Amino acid sequence: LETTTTTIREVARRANVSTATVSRYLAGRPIRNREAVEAAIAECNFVPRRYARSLRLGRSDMVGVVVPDLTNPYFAALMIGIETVMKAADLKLLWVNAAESQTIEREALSALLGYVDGLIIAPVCETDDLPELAARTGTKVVLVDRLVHGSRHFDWVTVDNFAGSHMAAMHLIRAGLTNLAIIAGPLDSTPGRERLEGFLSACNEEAITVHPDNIIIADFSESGGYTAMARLLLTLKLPGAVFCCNNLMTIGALRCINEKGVDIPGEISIVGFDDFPLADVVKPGITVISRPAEEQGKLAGHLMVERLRRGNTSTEKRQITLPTTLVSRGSVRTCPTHVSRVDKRA
Amino acid sequence: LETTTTTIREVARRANVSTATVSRYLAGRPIRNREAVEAAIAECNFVPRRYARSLRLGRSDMVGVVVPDLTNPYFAALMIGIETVMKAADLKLLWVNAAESQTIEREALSALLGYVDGLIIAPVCETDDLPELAARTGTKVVLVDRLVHGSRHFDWVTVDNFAGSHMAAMHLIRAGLTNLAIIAGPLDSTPGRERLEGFLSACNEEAITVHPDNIIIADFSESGGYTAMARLLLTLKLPGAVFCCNNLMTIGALRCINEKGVDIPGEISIVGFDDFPLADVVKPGITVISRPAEEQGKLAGHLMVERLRRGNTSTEKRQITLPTTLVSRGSVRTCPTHVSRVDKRA
DNA sequence: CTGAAAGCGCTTACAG
DNA sequence: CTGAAAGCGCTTACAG
Repeated sequence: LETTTTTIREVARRANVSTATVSRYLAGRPIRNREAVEAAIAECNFVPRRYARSLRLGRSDMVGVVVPDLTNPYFAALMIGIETVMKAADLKLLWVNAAESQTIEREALSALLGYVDGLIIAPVCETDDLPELAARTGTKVVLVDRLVHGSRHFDWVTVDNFAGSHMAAMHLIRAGLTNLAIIAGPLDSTPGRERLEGFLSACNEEAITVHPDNIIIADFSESGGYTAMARLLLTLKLPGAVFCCNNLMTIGALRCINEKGVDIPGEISIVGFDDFPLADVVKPGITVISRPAEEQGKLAGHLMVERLRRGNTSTEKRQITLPTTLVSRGSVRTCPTHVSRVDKRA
Repeated sequence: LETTTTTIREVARRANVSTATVSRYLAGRPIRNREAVEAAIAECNFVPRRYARSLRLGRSDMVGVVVPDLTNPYFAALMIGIETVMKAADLKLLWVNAAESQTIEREALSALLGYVDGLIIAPVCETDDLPELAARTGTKVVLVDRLVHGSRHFDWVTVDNFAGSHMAAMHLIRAGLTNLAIIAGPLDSTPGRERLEGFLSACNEEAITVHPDNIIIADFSESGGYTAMARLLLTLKLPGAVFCCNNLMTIGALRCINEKGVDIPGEISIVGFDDFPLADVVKPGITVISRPAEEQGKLAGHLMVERLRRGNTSTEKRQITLPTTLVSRGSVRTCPTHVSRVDKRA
């Protein structure tokens, strides 16, 4: 396997044409000596170096994507959506996993900065100033899933975390459950904050008090969900229901509940934010707040393509909020007293 | 937010030094007018364009990774491993999802070719010739998880699929189960082929015949596993046990079994290749053949770093095969007659 | 259609 | 330590 470094010049020499002609061939334009050029390219295994092109054109045709947790199936779906759109626009993707750490995210973003034309970011934290720094260097920025203070200056796609969590709480309350608990995410992140707010807001409207011990702030990780659930199970009065603010924490909570032999929904009901594989296969199936993750990724991709390809330089920002839906399975118990009340109505 | 395109030259002008000095500062070397340069950089939000650097240095410091299915948690773990190593070596990653399609993979790989110094590939199919084409252009290639014909010319990291599947079959046979079935992956992929071979080889050694109807070739997807399981459940004699050749197909099979109300392990036992989240939470827990996915990714990353950074130009290839382990949970029934036989021995 | 030539923004041997 | 200058491999207005 030879590894000679062949350039457009070498191809031109072999095909007896100028470098301009080879370049035109590569760009798909018609040339006279097409066959000779093709043969020369094949002969010396020529592949044009993209960075030379980038330098000439002043753009890299690459977009960076920074997500807080690559292993979360929600982000996997988001990535698929983004990738679909980017591929169609012939933009390359640079992925970075921030691992829910602002330090890692900061390093990653600044490392990416000189490489990409645009950046799709799900910021770990709302106080993050990196999106603004990036924008200031001329890099196009689209926020997805999570926002930052000053988000009004950016294109973004989110879901209605508040409404979704409000809906989750109402679902539990309407089922007649009491002594509600919540395993929340970091409150300095958009979904962490909004989901807690939506949940508490519904409780407040329905005149339901949530005991402070039943509000646990965790970290969106599976182990965080496990630990939080273990704490809830140690409280004097077992909560009647728990709302887990993301899928990984739901899985962690389930593992804990499973190990302690607590019965769902007999002893405790559970609703999770974000669907996950097997949510319908575990017994009972887990009721979740679902959202169109892949669609969300596609929209974020489209916003980026508009800025990069369609030359959308409008200062008017496009900001999209997608709705969530409740997927009812078997993890929420309907209390007898409540059932009868419903029955009488029917 | 200004988006002026500032260059090293503009910085040099502002700081009253030469571009060489600015470049040296950026490379971390000591310069006299450090403060002036820092101020100038901050003033005009300067970020060096990496492609100009790449052109000058003749390398992009980017590595492409092509995996057959980004949404598979196994590949997510693999990616985390690769990313960890690449970050430490200051190499950027370009991810591509081949979606188990050779067409998509081919396009992706050729699109990536001019961008990267190296390529880590889990080829969709063993007849793939893209790794060789890539290598011929001087791009460093490391194969991971899956191989191609001619793999002896490459560095690679795989797991012992044959031994793992052999172990799965032996586990079922030793439990006294009969009428075994297998949901296999595509036979033109390395894990698809090797896992079927390992399974059948164990059956053969133990003089167990697998009925042709009980060998179903699927596609490593969840829906493929579902459909395959549905077919197995329609056979005249329900299989005593089924071996699913990857985690997504196991999940699909579980969903099908669950819907049809068939009891695990009472009516059918199940073993899956590759662990997955919730495998220990579903009831019963699913017995799986597990492998060190993140470790595998790290090793693949290391091989690449050696080629790119340590200038390992040896034609001697490093080829690593990792072992698998059986994680026993509750999805395999031990037949009474067999138990007594074992008991007598003890 | 074609080729000669300039230039994209960096880095680095060179001379001081 | 410093600056002037060459050059990495492409693309494209320019003139023919």
